[in-house]
Amino acid sequence: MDRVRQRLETRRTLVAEARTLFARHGYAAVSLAQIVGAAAVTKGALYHHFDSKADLFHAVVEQVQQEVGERVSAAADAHDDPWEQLVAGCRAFLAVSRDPDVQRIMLVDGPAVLGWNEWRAMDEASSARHLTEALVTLIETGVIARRPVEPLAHLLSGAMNEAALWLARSTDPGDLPAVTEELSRLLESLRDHR
Amino acid sequence: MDRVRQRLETRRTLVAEARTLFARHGYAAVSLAQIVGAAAVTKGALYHHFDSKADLFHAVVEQVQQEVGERVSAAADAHDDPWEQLVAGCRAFLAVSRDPDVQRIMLVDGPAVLGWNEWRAMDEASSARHLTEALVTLIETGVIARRPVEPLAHLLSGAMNEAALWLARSTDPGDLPAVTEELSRLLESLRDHR
DNA sequence: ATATTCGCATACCGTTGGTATGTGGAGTTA
DNA sequence: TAACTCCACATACCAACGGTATGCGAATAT
Repeated sequence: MDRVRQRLETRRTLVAEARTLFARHGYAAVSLAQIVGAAAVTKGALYHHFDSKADLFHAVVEQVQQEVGERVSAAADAHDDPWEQLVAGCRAFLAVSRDPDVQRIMLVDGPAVLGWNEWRAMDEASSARHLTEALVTLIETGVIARRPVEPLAHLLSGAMNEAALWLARSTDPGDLPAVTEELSRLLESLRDHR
Repeated sequence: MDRVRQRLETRRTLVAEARTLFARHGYAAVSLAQIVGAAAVTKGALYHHFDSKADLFHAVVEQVQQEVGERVSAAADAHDDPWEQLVAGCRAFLAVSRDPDVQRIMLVDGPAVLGWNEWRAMDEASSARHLTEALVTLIETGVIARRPVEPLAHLLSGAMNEAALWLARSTDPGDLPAVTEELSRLLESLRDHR
């Protein structure tokens, strides 16, 4: 078979199998033997593609975050009004973050394994960036009052991350609309009521 | 020496040394050999007091969270007005959470090592409980509008956790007041303006 | 047709968390 | 106070883990 195609295929399989295992059992509880077993290759193949177990995990996180970012921006782009884009993006984030893969990999293990600095940089590059951009647009169009964007973006981002984790454990189906409602109120409070 | 006193002393030393090492290098990067070396005991002693490395970490997290909880409630108790208690408690949390020990142990490694469910339960029992109680009081006294407390508490708790982590990396000394300001605005928006 | 590359397999190593067992001295009993 | 008990801890050991060094065979280049 074509070598370059084979190479990509092996890497793709490793990332995919690692993702399901990491999501199901957590980073620390998954051994490289399990991963290469599920991918039907050997450790030699793994270390040919990745520098370490953490490096493989990095690739998995990158994939998950990219998916989340795409979903969020897709939901936002479905609207024209900047304000509705923000609200839709936030709700889309809450919805997609209920996926167990996203939960464990991106929100729980991510910061601990990769370190908070690197995790934050990756998050910024994918999903959190949309939040910042939306806030900037809203300020420039005068919808919300001019204020420092970064602190606000971090507060909102953290709020949604925690809410997503809580929602995943929640048994009450009314919790999702309740969180959405409260989040909407918080966002609403940002509007410039002059 | 008294046996029961010796026992407590050994345990205390183990937790203290583990705490500094976990805070400095992170849970995964610290070996039991390092911990028992710093505590001047052997692994036999460690496993006499704790079931596993994660169990020792659990004890460390418990200690850190208890300290945070005490600081937060102390700051809140310095005020009489329930509203000022909430604001003071939140600001105290942001202040105490800038400690690197708190950062790495409680916010980054905690959820990953202990699992999010257990971590959330511990957090609820220590610091987050104060937030929930404060919100309930404010609702009952009519200061803020009646609404579901739990979703709101999680949103605010997550916002502050993320803000604390960001502040610790921030170089701009103006970021702390900026975050405090934005947080205050969000809290202010909860007030019942009827 | 031969040489070279490279994607991956095989074999191996040091360290790790965890366990089973030994031991010495404080605490109790006669 | 001598003998016995108990327990806090030390010692010795293990399987499994992440990581590395090397070998090999098929696809590509010459």
